[in-house]
Amino acid sequence: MKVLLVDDDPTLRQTLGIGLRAAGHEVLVTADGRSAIQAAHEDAPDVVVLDLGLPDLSGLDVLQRLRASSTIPVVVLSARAESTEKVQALNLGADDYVTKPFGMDELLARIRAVARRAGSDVPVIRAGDLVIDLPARRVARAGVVIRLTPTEWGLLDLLVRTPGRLVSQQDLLHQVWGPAYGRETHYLRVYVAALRKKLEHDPASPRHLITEPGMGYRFEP
Amino acid sequence: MKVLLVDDDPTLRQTLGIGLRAAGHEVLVTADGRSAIQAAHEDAPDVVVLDLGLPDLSGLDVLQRLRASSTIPVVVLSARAESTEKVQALNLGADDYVTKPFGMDELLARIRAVARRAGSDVPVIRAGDLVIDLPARRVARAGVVIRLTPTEWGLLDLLVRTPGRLVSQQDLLHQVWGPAYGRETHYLRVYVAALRKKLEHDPASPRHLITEPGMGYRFEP
DNA sequence: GCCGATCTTGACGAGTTCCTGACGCCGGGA
DNA sequence: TCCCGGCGTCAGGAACTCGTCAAGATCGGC
Repeated sequence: MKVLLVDDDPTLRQTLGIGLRAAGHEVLVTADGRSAIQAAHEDAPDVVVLDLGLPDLSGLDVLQRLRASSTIPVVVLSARAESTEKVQALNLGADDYVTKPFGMDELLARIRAVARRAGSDVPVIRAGDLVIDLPARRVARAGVVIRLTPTEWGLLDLLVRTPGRLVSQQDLLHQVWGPAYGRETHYLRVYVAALRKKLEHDPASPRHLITEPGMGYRFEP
Repeated sequence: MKVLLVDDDPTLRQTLGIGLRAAGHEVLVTADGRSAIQAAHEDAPDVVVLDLGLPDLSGLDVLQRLRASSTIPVVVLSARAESTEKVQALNLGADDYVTKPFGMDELLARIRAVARRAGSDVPVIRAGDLVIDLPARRVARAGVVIRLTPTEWGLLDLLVRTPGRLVSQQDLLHQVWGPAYGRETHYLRVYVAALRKKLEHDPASPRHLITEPGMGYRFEP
């Protein structure tokens, strides 16, 4: 597994690097946030191990920027056990949070757990000539990337996560628009229409985004 | 899996929510008992995680009301390890009881266990060449998907949930059309006929949707 | 503060679903 | 034999749902 290690402390960098390699991982190392973000994009690691408290950007900043453009699993290291920082980190999308001091065993276990979860999803769905990459938030039809608005994504995401299964109108409204919405089925009609226009060959007779009258919608692979 | 999280502590709500989402669950959150009960009905979660000690209703009350109308698995969280409360909760129908402080891993494991137990109930029913997938809202006969209207679904759903057992006309009317309906047995005749037409080989001599004259109907697998 | 993209809202036609009444069949009892 | 209650069937019209288009409101970036 390819691990990107981001830490400004040379000693720790070395220690962790050795431990990770000993466990059979391929290790990339950077010492600051800027190069970390760059490396995360260019080298496509499987996991990022991120130490908070870097020289140029705060670790939380790095995390935020990472999350803005990718869903690579991130394990955060920190010297503080404070709950606020921990919650902040998890809020920004960290997948796990490890407090120093920690044993190499623990870190390895967390990395394994986090990577397993990320891999076990259903990252890319193929349906006909559609390719839907949920983590990357990309859809392509016949190789051409299609732009979706945030709401369109919310809807498609929800439907695609349970292929072939009906999702009720209420569920869709609650999840995409919020718990206060439950009767505004009009929204669904408008946005399903928009999705069909972008994704279906013949929006008038859809093959993937199927209506179940009176009940909801389903995504058919 | 869809998890309904009921907790009045915002911090805990956030932390648990993140943990649950990280584990791949879809998370619905409510902060009080009233909305919890509502959400449990409207959103049909797979599991409810219920913290005792809510502002408006006691957690045990919520549990009781939930159980009055549904069999959704419930995992109870509590700060107390007292045996009496634990026994009370389990008596009221809680499926598991977790004492604070607990690890995310533990909670996830319990949720999984509880949902597995409940899920082994009636996910997909096979009867002859019929395949009825209740959660996905799909029926197929001899491999061909059959479209049902919402009312037809309501009826079939109810009958199929207790295979081989008689369901009275009143029960059917109450559950599908509402508590105000009880004498309109005509509806049943029309819709049972429609179901037979779609599901039975020979609608005139049904093998699955059986009439019990004067009593009700029965689904025979 | 402006401009473009996105989201909301309204109106209407087409199609489906639901309700309702009428009728026929069957078996049991008078 | 006739009557009667319960069930199955059919068909028409009312009511609802969905898809569509377009115009206004709102949001966000520059």
